[in-house]
Amino acid sequence: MLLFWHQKDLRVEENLALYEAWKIDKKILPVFILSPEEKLGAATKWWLHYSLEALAKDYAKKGAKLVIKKGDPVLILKKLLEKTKAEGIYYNQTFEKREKRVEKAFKGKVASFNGNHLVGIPHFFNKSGKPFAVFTPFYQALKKELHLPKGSPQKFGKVPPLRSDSLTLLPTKKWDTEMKKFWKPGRAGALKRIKNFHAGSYAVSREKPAVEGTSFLSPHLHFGEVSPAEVWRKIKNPSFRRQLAWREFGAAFVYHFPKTPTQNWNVKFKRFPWTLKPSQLKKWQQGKTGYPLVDASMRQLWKLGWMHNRMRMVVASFLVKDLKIHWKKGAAWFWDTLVDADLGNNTLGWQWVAGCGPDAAPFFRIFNPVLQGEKFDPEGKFVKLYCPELKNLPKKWIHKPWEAPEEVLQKAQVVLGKNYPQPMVDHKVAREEALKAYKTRVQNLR
DNA sequence: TGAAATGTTGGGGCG
DNA sequence: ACGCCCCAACATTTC
Repeated sequence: MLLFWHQKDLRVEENLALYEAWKIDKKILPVFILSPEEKLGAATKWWLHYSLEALAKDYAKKGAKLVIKKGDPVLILKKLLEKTKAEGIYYNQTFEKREKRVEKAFKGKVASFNGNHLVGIPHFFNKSGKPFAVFTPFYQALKKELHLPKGSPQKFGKVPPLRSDSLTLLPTKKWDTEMKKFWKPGRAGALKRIKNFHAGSYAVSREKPAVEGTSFLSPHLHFGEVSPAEVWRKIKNPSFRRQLAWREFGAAFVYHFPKTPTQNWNVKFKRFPWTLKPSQLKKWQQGKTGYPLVDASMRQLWKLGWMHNRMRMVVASFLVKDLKIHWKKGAAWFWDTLVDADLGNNTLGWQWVAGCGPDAAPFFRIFNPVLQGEKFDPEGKFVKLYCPELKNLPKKWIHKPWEAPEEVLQKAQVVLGKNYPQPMVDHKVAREEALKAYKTRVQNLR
């Protein structure tokens, strides 16, 4: 028999390493280990709970039983090897540190596979042998070296049952009502998302937060309920595939530059005068900035554990540039609240917006939350969904209630500063301050 | 995956 | 008819 170590590949089908193991030996003991070194956010914990539940069911259908343990993977795997007399350990690479320890501890008894990525992250370099720093050439190279494994195990052989630990991943406070309605963690939910995805309209509708035009696959991909290879095969839309490749770019980024989750990639940013403004950070987190598009987005995040991609850029730009709060604070909040919180994507995304990442948006690219609203939520539908106190405001003012005439506000029952906040900063002024800070503290630095 | 500031053009009103 | 002004629409540069 063989041990199969699950990490971020919570699927039975289309699981490369599992399929390879199954071809060698039908008797497999699948084990998921929650390692204490892994600092999971509250939302991802919630997801993990249900995803493991779904995985266990999928295994049961094929005659295997998932074992769930918590503790150091090396110790747990060692105990399991001794107990079961298994001949080896199979797993899919995530390229995280703990894997190196496992590899070392069980030399000659482990087999690992690249089942979670479209390219071999550690060895994927540009022509000068360096990690890619620009996305487009990265993408061109990726398309040439695509690794798209295929295949699923059928029935498993019988293995003596083992006890599982309980992980206590669910929240004690009940903040997951909306999340439960919106998401279905596990492979079945992921396949349903793929089925319902409209590839034809993606390029346009993905920009509109009031339209369900994105794939909603991010949490499913993060936990490996589907593999990027099968998603690549099933969804051929070029704009969408490009987005899949950003996930790879993010994975490569944190692999090759492991300090970037907390450090600027571009060292010039070390002198940027980030400010610590806990009360302002809190307003941003709670969706009380006074900019309806920002607030609606932050409330969507709180409600669903997820935020629309373009809105992530809008709220991030607001935090980093309008408020000049360090991107790390934003990344930490996303880490705790997103069901798809992923180290590569999160780190790359925040450094991209802040302007300090590879192939980042230039610092002077500052989103105007009013214009973004008028462009991508022209009817104000998205704003009204998450900021119901503004639901009677005409669309002309929905993204800038502070400019609405008094009688319009009165008629819509909006009292600024009472039931909806005044804008916490003047965007025009905040923008100029941010540009000045960049110019004096970063731009001219050698 | 931006927006503001600045520059250019061309049509219409009007003396 | 002509020159002048205004300004919207579009283009380019700058942040």
